[in-house]
Amino acid sequence: NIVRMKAQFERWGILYDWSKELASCDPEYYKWNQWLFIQLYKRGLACRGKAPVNWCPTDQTVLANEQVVDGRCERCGSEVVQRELVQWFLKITDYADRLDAGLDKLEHWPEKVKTMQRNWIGRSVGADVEFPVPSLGKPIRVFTTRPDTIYGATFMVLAPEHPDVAALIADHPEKAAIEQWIAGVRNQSNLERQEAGKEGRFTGQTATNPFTNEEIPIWLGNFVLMQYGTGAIMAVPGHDERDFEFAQQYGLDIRRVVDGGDLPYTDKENGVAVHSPVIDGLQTPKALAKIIDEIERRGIGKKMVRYRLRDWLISRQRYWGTPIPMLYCDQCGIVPVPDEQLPVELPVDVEFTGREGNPLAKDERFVNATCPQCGGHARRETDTMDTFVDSSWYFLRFITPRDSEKIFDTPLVNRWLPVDQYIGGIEHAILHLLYARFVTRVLHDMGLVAFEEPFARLFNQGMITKVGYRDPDEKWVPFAEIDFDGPEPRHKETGAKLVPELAKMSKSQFNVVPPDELIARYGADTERVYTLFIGPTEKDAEWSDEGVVGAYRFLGRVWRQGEEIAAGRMSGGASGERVIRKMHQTIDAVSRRMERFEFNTTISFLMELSNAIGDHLAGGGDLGPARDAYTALLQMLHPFAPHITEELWGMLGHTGMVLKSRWPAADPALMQEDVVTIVVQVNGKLRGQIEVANPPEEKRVFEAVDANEKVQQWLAGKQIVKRIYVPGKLVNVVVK
RNA sequence: GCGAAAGUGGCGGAAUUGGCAGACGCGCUGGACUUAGGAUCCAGUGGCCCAAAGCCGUGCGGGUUCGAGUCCCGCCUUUCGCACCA
Repeated sequence: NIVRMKAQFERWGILYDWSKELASCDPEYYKWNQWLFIQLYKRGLACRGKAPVNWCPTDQTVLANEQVVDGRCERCGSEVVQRELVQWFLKITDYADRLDAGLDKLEHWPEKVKTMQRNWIGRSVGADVEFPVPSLGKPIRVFTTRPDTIYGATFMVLAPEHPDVAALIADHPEKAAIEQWIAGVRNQSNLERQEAGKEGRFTGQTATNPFTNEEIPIWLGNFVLMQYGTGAIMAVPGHDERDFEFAQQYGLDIRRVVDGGDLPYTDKENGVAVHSPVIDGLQTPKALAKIIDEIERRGIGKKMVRYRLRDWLISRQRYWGTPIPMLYCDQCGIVPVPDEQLPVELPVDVEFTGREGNPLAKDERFVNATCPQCGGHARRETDTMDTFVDSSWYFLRFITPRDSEKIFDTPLVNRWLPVDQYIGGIEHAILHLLYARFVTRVLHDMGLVAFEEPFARLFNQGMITKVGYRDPDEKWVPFAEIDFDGPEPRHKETGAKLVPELAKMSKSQFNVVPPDELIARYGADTERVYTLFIGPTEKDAEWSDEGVVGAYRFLGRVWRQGEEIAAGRMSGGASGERVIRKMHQTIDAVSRRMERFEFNTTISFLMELSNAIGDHLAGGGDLGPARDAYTALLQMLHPFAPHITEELWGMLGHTGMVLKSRWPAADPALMQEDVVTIVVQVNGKLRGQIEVANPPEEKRVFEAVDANEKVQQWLAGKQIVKRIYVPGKLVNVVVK
């Protein structure tokens, strides 16, 4: 893949400093993934925990989410089960607050990406509160962002997985039925849970609302998640839509205690708003801060900030990837591989059966090791790392990719980084960019980098898409099998109606435009120019085969102009003021737009300059100015069409390379037009144009307006209320 | 459901702070050069109208303004993100 991609880049004329190349699958690189992992482990940021994986019982293997289709194994069709495995996590949650706060300082990142990260981190401020449970002899702790509504907490709901559930239902007469229900909920995926709607069971026990001192029922509910907060909630159906829905379903008390903002809820069955009076007196609503104070004073809870973010599960059981450098010693327990034994190399000769679990785990040579502490027998960890670990710090390695002594060179990294401009697709908005920000902060805390944010500026480019066709089963159909002759595309054999859909180019969707064919037909420069001309860089764009010829014609025209100028046909005709003015205007516009990645309009300005040069030459104009303007054109066009511009550069007799020439500078004085056209409006409608010498003086402009017959016709018999002059642009005469 | 972005010719798209809507390109129409044209060059191309004059025109309905694609209010549609996170 690397060889093929590099060949493609070369054909496109893309310039990289290949001396800095690295490959994250190379032990020379992933040795430092392992070193980094051990550093995290030593700092308590890598730890083991249970997490469910998708498990195919037939193939005996872990599946990625993408390989689970409708709850079944993509390959063999068996039902996929959730299995709990002990796996490695990186404690990104320890950095949740800093990762959230840091977003505010990233002023050159797209708002959209920052919002996505904020939502992902999901910071919520609230309070933990304990509700005494007499039958348990201890309280149950809940998290709420609305402690001010605690007077309206009329029941409590626990996640079915909550650790206190067993004790609560121990004496329940229908214990078995409840346990069966819990097992059913546990086996559901999050999606299935949601589709099932809200469901619950009453435990038969009560808790005490610490503010009303009422006994409130404790329920189990499928909508309460064990992974968030404490896995238990105080339900305030008067102010929370989910609690309301649950309360209605099971006939529980609904009480409103705070005015404003919250509801009204609509009774779904009757379609009427539920009116529940705000209760005052004893249950006086209190401001959030006051309630939290009181909770803390009474010692039943405290202010709490919680995050939606979970720890980063990096274990993979699929062989490929960086081996996690840990040993399990029969005597000493978990022991990291010593630095001098790194890298732990991934064996390349393991047997692949495509089933029965991780091939690494069955490779005895890999698994068996010696404990570095006691010298006894140890087994290697056979999980490998998520590849996002590779990409969480690679940008630091580009400076010294061959260094075998250390992960990177701190002084050099501090000089060159953070990355000035990062470019990538929006698909990395959350995972990659969040992991890289996390790892950079850890390295900062280790004193290895001076900065906390790895990427100063971020730009999300769009994708080139192309239409593909799907049949009624949503399967993509190759173009060769489509009949386009009728009013709508149909499958040649089955006759099925096909639905067009724009998608990222992909072999599986049969909508790829092979770059090699295009390059063979039009050249790499044409493809580059067209790809950037097609639309704004940050937006997705639809590839159009017809559109390519526009770029091809443009470059052809530039080429012929070069030939004509190089041939040196002297004429000494029309002066070149006009083309020189256009040149300076173009340099100015292009220089600004390139900075802002506005390549589509940049190219349109270059096309205009080329057209101006063409007009000048066709009019028998003086060759000198044409040559100057053309030279600037080559320099500005070079980033887009490097191959032909270098060729033309030489053809014109310039020495060296365009690439190394100095970017042209615009002279503001020479950009000025001699005569400016000023638009004349009457009551805001365009009624005429006047030409005035530049710079346009207000007095002259109004004189010209008065002298303009066409405009005067519109003013005849009218009373002029006022005249507005926008310098150099327009006059608006307001009449009655 | 919540949040964000966007809606401009037949198509991709232009339009610094409110100031000539449709730059540039594709396509289309006509012409030139050609044995030929799917090469190249020239001209035209938002709609109504034979044409001119004129009128209309940036998703829909209001508003602010001398002037609105651009600002404000209310809708509609599309795309993307999140989706029981207490």
